Amino acid sequence: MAKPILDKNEETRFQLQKGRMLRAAARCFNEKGYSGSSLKDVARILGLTDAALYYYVRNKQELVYLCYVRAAEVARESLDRAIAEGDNGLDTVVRYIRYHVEVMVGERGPVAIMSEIPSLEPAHREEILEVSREHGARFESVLERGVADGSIAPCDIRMTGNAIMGALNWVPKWFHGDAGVAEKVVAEFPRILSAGLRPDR
Amino acid sequence: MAKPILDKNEETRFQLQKGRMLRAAARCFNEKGYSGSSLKDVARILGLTDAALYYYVRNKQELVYLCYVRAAEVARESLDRAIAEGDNGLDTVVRYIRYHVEVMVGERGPVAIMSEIPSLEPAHREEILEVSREHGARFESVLERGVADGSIAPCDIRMTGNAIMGALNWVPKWFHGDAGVAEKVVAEFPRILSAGLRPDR
DNA sequence: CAAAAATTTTAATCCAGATTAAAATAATCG
DNA sequence: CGATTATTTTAATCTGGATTAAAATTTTTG
Repeated sequence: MAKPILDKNEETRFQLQKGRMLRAAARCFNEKGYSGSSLKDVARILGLTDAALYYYVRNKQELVYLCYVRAAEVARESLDRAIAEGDNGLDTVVRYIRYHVEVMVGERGPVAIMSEIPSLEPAHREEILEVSREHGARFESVLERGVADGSIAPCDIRMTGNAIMGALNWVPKWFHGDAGVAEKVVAEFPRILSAGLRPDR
Repeated sequence: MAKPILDKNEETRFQLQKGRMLRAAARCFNEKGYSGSSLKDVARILGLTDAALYYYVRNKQELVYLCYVRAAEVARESLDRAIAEGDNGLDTVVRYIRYHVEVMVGERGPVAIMSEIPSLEPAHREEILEVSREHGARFESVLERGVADGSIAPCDIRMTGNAIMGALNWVPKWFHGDAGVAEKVVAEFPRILSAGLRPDR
């Protein structure tokens, strides 16, 4: 057993609690909406007082912002992994869908739905929008690769991307932690959402 | 002055203005989020003062509620029409997708994304949830019909429904009135979202 | 263990935006 | 036309939840 020399490297209490807070906030925002979620609601989940959250975050907007940063990271990592492991365009798409869904319904979830980007403060808003744009562009380039390598039938890249992303982005809207449902969505979504891409018919 | 008073046309000035208000509100809520949209924002679009809105609506929650009622009507009518005209399950699904998208990107749009259901007052919330549930169930029964009549390959009905509805529900998130885009989404979405359902392969 | 640092709570304040009442204007009607 | 009704504005108030400062508590450190 390698002795954990990583004392300094392990997650600090602060980081842990902050992570918990972000997950609680994402859950609240997804289930009750942004305006419907008071900081007290978020704090209650953690067994804390609303004022305690200000130790971790400057204000409510920053809390939303950080939720969105997490959501963007999750999406990006899934796409990274899919691109690294995918054999061709279609395979990469299927993997991305699976990885992304897996994360959303799994341990690291819930992931916040980005419905309140415009109420972020300008700098944060621009950052999130830029990251989203980039993610969309990367996904579209995977679709293009698929068309180029013949694994995906020619199609309107933009619309196809919008359709797939929309279905994915909506998942947190109806998924609320049921393990049986989690299994199903991971099993079904990749096929359902990619079936329309196949050139063979 | 002597404006044509079309008594036969049931639509009163009041109803017209209220309709305009609901479309303005839907646009605001979709683009700026619920909390990001003040009544002043909505009123400005109409060239009115925020207080004027209270002539049409009891409060902000009721404004959201009415937006959602409109959204639900649009969805229901599209499905009604698809069911009436569809030859079989798959054809009905394709039609529903087309009709629903047509309406969302067309004249009657924008349609509000239902992200704030939980902050409605209880009676309204229950009503909207019930209507949504029913719509989902109706759509799923169309899918089931398709499986029964052989036009749709056997699949997980619930997940398939979630995927298609998610992609549809997300449309107002990225569609902001561009006519060229409107054409594309109407042309592409029905195929993209239904291709995965076909049994032949 | 005591002292310092980290975390949380208590108890206020603050404030943007919702809401309201009364007054003003515009439309319609007899 | 004037009178009545419909619509909008002006000018306030109201309010719930965000925010803050200081105090209390818990955790860490040496």
